[in-house]
Amino acid sequence: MIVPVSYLCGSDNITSTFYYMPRVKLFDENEVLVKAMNLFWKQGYSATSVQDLVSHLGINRASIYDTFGDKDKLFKKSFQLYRKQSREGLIQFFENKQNVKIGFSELFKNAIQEAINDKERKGCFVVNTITELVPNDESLNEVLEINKQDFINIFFEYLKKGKEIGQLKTNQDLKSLATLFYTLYNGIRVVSKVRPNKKELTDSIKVALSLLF
Amino acid sequence: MIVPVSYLCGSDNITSTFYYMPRVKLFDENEVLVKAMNLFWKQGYSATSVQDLVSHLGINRASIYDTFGDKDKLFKKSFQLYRKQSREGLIQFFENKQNVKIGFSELFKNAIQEAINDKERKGCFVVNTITELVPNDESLNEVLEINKQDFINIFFEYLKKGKEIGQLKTNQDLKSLATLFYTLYNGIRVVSKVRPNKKELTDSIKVALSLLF
DNA sequence: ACTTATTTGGAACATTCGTTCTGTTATTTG
DNA sequence: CAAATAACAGAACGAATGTTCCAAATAAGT
Repeated sequence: MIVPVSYLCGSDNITSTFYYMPRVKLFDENEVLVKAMNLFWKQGYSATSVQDLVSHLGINRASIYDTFGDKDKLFKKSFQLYRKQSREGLIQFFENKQNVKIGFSELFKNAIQEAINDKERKGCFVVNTITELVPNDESLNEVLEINKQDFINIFFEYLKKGKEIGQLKTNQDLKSLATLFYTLYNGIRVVSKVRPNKKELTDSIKVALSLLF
Repeated sequence: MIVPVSYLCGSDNITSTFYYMPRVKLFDENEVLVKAMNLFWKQGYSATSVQDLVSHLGINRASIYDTFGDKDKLFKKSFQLYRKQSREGLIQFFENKQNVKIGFSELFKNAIQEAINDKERKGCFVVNTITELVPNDESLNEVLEINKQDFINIFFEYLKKGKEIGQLKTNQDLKSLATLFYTLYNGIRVVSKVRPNKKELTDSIKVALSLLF
């Protein structure tokens, strides 16, 4: 960062500016944020102490406060990053699928497989945050509501597009179907935290997907 | 509680017993446990301090420790009570319904209406506990797995009975359907914590219920 | 009245909490 | 070199954490 240094030149009251180059940041702020995100994701807000953060982020206690403010701000920034990543990930995910039915099928399968692979059993950061922090913080509530509508909308647009290009023939209301799939997706994130059974879960989502034809 | 007081009578080494009646408990242990359950349910484990419990349970700090052990034991006892209540509540709920489809329809509607009525936005204690405490505690994990299987089984038996008496004609695998409904039920508990929209949710479960015919 | 034991309020304990502060070290440009 | 400041280690803060302890008050039966 270039820091302008201004000073008064004698009695002329003229401001001149020249530049010093202070020490550059030794850590990547975004890398640190990713680490914070993973810790909050795994442990939740309350169960993550500042000492935990100091131990895991790899930067100094003071640097955390200098860079991110306080614990609350760091949490919200971490949460925002997660939302951004999962939102963009979802859109890209759908784009690469042959048709709507495969899209949703793979989405659910993916969630199940992720739960099985995840030895830390972190689940979904959004779900964890909803169940832990609603309704403590009104500003967070708003973010969560926006997030919900956002995802339901992505589901809805995907279904609508699928129907328009003839991949989908169902007469179900697509908005309701989107909400249903979003609700089911959240349910998978919860249920699959506890000893996920791949066959059991996969078979059950097949039943749900029979709604698409 | 009757306390037997034994003492040795002279050199005969004969044990005689008579009774003193100590002060009886002034508070109803179960009433206090219900209060603890509601507090843990609302705030979660980490965010509930012993001071919170002292303030809300109406009994002394020392009495909490004397009666329930420590915070961890009190939480688990509270959680057990919730499980018992919700399990028995569900069975009774299903028994009073005309047929399977109405049973599940009312169950989902009930969950939505509860979320809307609940100004504290407590959600579901089981869901909250899963997302907060998995995988910290292995013994809790076992309880949660048992709880899951238990509820899926209740759903399954209800569906099976419904099919046997001709209320249900679907050819879907009933075990998968039970798992799907359990997953969806958990999803509703999460989604409906954030500004629940009655029409949106009700319409979406109607789509799910179209699987029953 | 005496005995027994529960319940009480409140003090006390060592730890940990989130946060702030104080130096010291390190790095880059003028 | 000097100037500037990011990043550091670590102490320090008061408040809160979970837990234990103690003396006093209370209630019921002998």
